[in-house]
Amino acid sequence: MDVRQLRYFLAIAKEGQITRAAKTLNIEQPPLSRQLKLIEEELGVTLFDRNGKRMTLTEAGTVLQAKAEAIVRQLNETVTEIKEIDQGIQGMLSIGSVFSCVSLLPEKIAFFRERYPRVTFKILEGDHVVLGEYLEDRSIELVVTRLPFESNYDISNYESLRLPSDPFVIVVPKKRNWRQTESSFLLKDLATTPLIALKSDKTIQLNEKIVNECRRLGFEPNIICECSSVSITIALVIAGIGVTILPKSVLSAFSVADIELFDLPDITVQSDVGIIWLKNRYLTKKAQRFIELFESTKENY
Amino acid sequence: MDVRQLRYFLAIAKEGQITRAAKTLNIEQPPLSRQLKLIEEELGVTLFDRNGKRMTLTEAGTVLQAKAEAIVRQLNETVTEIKEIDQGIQGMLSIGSVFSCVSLLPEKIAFFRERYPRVTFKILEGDHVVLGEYLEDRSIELVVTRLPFESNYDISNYESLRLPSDPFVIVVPKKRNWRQTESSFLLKDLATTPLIALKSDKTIQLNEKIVNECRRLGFEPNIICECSSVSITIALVIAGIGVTILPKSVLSAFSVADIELFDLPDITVQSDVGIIWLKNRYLTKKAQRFIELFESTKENY
DNA sequence: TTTCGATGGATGTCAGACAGCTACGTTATT
DNA sequence: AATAACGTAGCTGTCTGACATCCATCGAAA
Repeated sequence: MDVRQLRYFLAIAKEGQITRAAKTLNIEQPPLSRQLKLIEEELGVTLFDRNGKRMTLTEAGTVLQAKAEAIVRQLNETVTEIKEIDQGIQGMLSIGSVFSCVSLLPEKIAFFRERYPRVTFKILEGDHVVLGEYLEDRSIELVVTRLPFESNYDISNYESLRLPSDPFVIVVPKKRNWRQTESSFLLKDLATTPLIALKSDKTIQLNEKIVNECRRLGFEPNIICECSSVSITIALVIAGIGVTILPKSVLSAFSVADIELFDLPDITVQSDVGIIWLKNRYLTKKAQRFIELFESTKENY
Repeated sequence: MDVRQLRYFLAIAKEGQITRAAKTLNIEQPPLSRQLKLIEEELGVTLFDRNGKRMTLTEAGTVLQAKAEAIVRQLNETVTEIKEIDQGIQGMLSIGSVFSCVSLLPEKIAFFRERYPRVTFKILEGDHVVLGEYLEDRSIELVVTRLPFESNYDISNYESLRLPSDPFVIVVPKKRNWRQTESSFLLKDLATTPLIALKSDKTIQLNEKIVNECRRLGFEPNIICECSSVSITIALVIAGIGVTILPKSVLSAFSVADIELFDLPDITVQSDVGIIWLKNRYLTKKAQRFIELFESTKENY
C-alpha cells in the first residue's frame, strides 16, 4: 500500500467512475482498474459497489476515503514544508480576492517582491463562495476580502488578519455643480438625491451598511438603481443618472477623469477588510511573510 | 515521494548508519544509499550531516523524521482498520500485564475465545516501564496492571478502565496455631508479628499502602524482610519466618497447600487494578471487545 | 419491444522504468 | 595495514502503464 494507490482510490471515489478518474490522473483506464483491484485484494475488502456504470463507496470505502485524504494531504504538506527549509522564500504565491479588494494588492506585491524577488504571484478573483472552494482545494492560500467572509464553509475553519477599514466616499460626476468649493458632503444632505446602489446576490453587505446609516441619520435613501458591477455603476454616475457611495479603495482601480470623490464625515461605519486563510493547513513561508507584510504596515494606512 | 521511501529514511535516522539500516529493512546498502539520495534530490535538502562514519540529522532531517513517523503510523493504522471492517474480529491480541495481575487473565481469555474463537493471544509480562515501551512500539495494545500506571511516559497518554479493586488478605502458614477458629484477622492485632513485605524498585505501591494503613491504626509494622518475588515471599511464610499481606488475586496463581488466607476487615484501602491503553492510537476491534468484556463483567466481582 | 451504438469496466500481453543485487572503488577509522 | 562503511556502475527481475480486446450495461432510435 502506498500513497500513489491512495491517490488513485481517491480519484475514483471523487469521479464515481474509473475512466474519468484515469483522465484526471493522466493514465489509462486499464491500469487504474487493475490498481483498484490490487488495493481491494490487499485490504481484503470491497471498496465500491458497482451499479452498472456507477460506482458508489461501500462502508469500508467511505472510511478509507476520509483516512486517505488526511494521509495524502499530510504527505503533500510535509514535502512542501521540507522543501522550504533550504530553498527559502520562493515559488508562486496564490492569492484570491474579491473585485473590490484587488486594488489593495499591487502596492503590497511590489513591496514584497523587493524583499523576496524569487516569489511570483497568481491572483484569482471571485466571490466568497468561489474563493472558499479555491482555499479548500489549495488553488490559493490566502484571500483578501471584505469581512465577514461568507463561503460554503464554517467561519471557524479560517484564520484572519483584520486590516484597517476602508472609508466610504461619495462618487459624483465632475461636470455637475456639486458644491465644488467643499471637500466633503454630509450624508444627511443627500436625502433626496438619486442613489445608485452597488448590490448583487452575493455581496449585499456594502449596500446594507449604507442604508442602515441613512436610517440612523433619520431618512430613507432614494435608491433609484441597483447594479452589480462597479464599472457600470460609475458609468451611470458619469451619465448623470445619480451618485453612488463606495469604499474608497474600490475607486483606486479607476482613474476616470469624469468623477470626483468626496468624504462623508457623518458616516460612522466603514467597510471591513481582511486576509483569510485556512486554520488547520500548512501555510507556506511566503504566505506567512505576505501576511506579516500586511500586519507590519497596517498602521501606515 | 512514497511511504516506502519514508520508511527507508526513518530506518537510517534510527540507526544513524546506512548499512545497519539496510539490514533492518532486509535490503542491501547500495540501493538504500541511492534511495536516500533520490529523496534528498526530490526534496532539495540535505537530510543527514555525514561525519565520517556517522550520520546525524540536519534540521530538515529532524522535521521530516517527526512528520514521516506520523504519516507511516497513520497509514499502518488505516490499513489495519480497513481490513477489520470485513474480516471481523480475528487475529492476535497482544496484552501486557504485571505479574501480580496475570491471574486476572485466564478466565477472561477463556470467556472471550468462546465468543471470538478466531482471536489468539500473546501475553507479555513486565514491569510498568517495560510495558510502557511495549505500548509505544505497538508490541502490545493493552496492559492489565496495578494503578496508577508508572511508565516513562505521561499518564495523559493513556486511557484506562478501572476494575473492581482487589482486597488485601493476610497469608499465614497452615501449620501454625493462628486462631484457626476465626475467618479473619484484624490488622491492628498484628502489631508485633513479623511481616514480610513485597517490595521492589519498581513496584513499591503495595507496600506503601499497607504501611500507611498500619500507621492509620496507630502502629509501625514489624517488617523483618523485603522481598521482590511473590513466590519467595510465600516460601518464607511457609517456612515460618513471618506472615505477609497481599492482594487476594495474586494468590490465585498459587495453589500451595501450606498457606492459609484470612480477610483483614479493618483495612480500608484496596489494591487498584485496571486496563491501560494508548489514547491517540487506533485500537483494533478485538482489543475494544476485550475491554468491553471486562467492563460488562466488572459488576460480577 | 427490440436492436444497435456508445460507454465503461475487466482482462491479457508487451515494453520500459525502476528497485534491488553484486562487484568494486574510495574514504575514514582503528 | 586491516576493517568498516559509503558511493558508483552494471545487470537482472518485477512492476507499472499502454494498447488491444472482450463483456456488460445503458440509452436512443426504429
